[in-house]
Amino acid sequence: MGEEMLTIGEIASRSGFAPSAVRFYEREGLIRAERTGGGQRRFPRSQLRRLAFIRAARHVGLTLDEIRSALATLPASRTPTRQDWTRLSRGWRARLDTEIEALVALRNGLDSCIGCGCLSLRTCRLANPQDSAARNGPGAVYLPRRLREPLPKE
Amino acid sequence: MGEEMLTIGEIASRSGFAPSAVRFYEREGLIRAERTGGGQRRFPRSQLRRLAFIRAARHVGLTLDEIRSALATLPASRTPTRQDWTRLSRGWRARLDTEIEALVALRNGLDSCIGCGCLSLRTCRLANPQDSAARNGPGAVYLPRRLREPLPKE
DNA sequence: ATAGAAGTTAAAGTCAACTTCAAGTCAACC
DNA sequence: GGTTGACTTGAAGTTGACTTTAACTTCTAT
Repeated sequence: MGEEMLTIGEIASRSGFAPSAVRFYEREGLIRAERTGGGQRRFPRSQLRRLAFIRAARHVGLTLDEIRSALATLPASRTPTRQDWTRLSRGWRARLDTEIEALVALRNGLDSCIGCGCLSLRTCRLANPQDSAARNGPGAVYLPRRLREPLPKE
Repeated sequence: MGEEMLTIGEIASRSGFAPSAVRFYEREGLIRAERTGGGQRRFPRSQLRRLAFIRAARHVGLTLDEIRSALATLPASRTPTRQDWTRLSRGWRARLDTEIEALVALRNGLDSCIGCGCLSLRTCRLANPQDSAARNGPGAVYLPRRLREPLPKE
């Protein structure tokens, strides 16, 4: 009569996370599991959706802390609706827009830099440390890290 | 009669890196220093330009390994010219373009995702683990990390 | 009843790019 | 020649998001 439950291996392969990651997320309070008499985890299907959210959020660049906070705003009393999930991901667009803008600005700066070949500490935006620390305007150009992420270690 | 040399404190403040970072870069072979009789570092001015290059390259998202490789292609026999530096930074543009493309694709995927609120493991690109691992085409959407970097700890 | 796959834990390891620490040395100036 | 600020080293610590390891237990199928 109980809801159908998933073992850690099942939920791992269905979500695409490594079992160790799933355990880690549980320890971190991002997902939850019940236990069998012998102490093994059994995951309600609802946790699959949380894992999907975690994956999507990680793709957008959120930290686990941010994801935890977002998940904490879901209603505890009822199953989250589509609207709940939609609300959580609404902020992502602005975040992506900001990152894209920053990258485009960086590329434009690079174009002029390649043209002049300067790399001078005084005149080149790319090389200028002051530009990094100070400035809030559109000149404040920071760069994302690497493009490729490892994620599940295929 | 010797070339004017900079102490580590001087080159650090002029380049905007912390002294510890400068030492680290020397250990890693990205820059070089001579030594006084007492063992303290003295940096030729030429190393300032290398540091400027390192800063710019980091801004674009290169790893230290990549930067080291790039610097290794500079001619050892003569002072690098502007063309040398320009050549090194030419590849960056493509890299930035790729990152921007990936981000735009991600944002577009997000738009449709927010619309449908799906987050389904089967249908949503953002949440789909297969999309991450497989696929090389324009669908292979990975995301950069956070926008802000610490760099010198202001 | 038993083999073997799959699960459990805490603790330690990984990676990148540095920073921090402790304990001591050097250089510059008065 | 003495003070003081800047410098030296190797080793360990930091951060985030996990993975790996070792030693052990449970579940499932036969």
